[in-house]
Amino acid sequence: MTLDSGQVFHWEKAGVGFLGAIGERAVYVEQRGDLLETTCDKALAGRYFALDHPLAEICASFPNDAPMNAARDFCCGLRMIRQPKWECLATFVCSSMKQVAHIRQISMKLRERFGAQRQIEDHVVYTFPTAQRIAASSEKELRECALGYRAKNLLATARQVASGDIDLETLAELSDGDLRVRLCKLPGVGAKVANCVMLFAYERLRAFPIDVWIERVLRQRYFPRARKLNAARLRTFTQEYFGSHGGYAQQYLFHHARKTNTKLKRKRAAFVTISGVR
DNA sequence: CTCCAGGGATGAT
DNA sequence: ATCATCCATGGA
Repeated sequence: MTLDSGQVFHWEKAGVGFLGAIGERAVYVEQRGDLLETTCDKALAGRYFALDHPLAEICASFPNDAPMNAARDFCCGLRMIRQPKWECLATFVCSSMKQVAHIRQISMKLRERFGAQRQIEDHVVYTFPTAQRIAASSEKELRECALGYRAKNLLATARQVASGDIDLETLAELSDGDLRVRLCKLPGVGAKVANCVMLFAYERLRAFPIDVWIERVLRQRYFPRARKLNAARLRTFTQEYFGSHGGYAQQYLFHHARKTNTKLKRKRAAFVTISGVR
C-alpha cells in the first residue's frame, strides 16, 4: 500500500516483495502479515518506512466523515515514508503535470543514467543521483530523460543544492512556514511540491499537498456546489479541518481516489449508437 | 486518434 | 490579489 501510493517512484515488484533502494543501499523488502522482512539493516528499513509512527492513533485522529472513513478503510497500513531530502525534492520537481506512471519513468531514467549501480542477488538497482551529479549534467542530457520543460528547473535547483547555496539538512530546523518559504525559492518548487517535500522528507505530517486529485475530492465530497472556492479558501479549510496529521489524511484521500477512480473524473458526454444513418 | 497528468512561472486584469 | 497561458511528454 505504501510503495504504491505515489510517494516514491522507484520500487519494483519482485516476487511477493519489492526491490529498490533506500538511500545508497539496494534493498529487497517483503511484508508477511504484520512483519516486514528486509535484506538491509533493520534500523534503516524501520526508519525509512516509519514503522515507529503510531498508525492506529494517527488514523483515529482523522475527521469522522464519509470520504475520510472510506479512505481510511481502503488504505489500511499506509505510512508516510521518510525519504532522503534531495531525492524527494528532485523527484517532485520533475512531477509537475505528470501522471504517476510517467514520474516513475523519469525517476528510473535519472537513476540509470546518473545514479550508482548496485547489485542485489541477481538483480541490478540504481541509487538516486546526487545533486552534484545532476548539477554536473546538462539540460540536454536531462531532456533525454523525458523531463521536457522540467529539465531547466531540475538543473537550476541541483546547482543551488550542490553549490551549498542552500543546505537541505539544516532546513530541518526551520518552522513549517519558514521551511515552505525557503523551498518555494527553488526553481520548479511551488506550494504543492514544497508541501510534498515537507511531508515526505521533513516529517511535517501537517503538510497538505493539493494536486488535481485532492482538489477534485475536496470540491466534490466536501464542497458540493460551492461558489468561489479559491486556492486560499481550500488551503485554510484543509489546515483547520484535517489538523495535525493532515498530511496522512491527504495521502489516504489521494490514494483512495486514484485507485478507486469512481465518480471523480469529469463526466463525459453519454453517446448512443444509431445504425442505418447512411 | 484525443485527453490529461501529484504545477510553476509569467504576464494580464 | 485572482485568472489565463504556456510549457513537453507519453500513458491511458
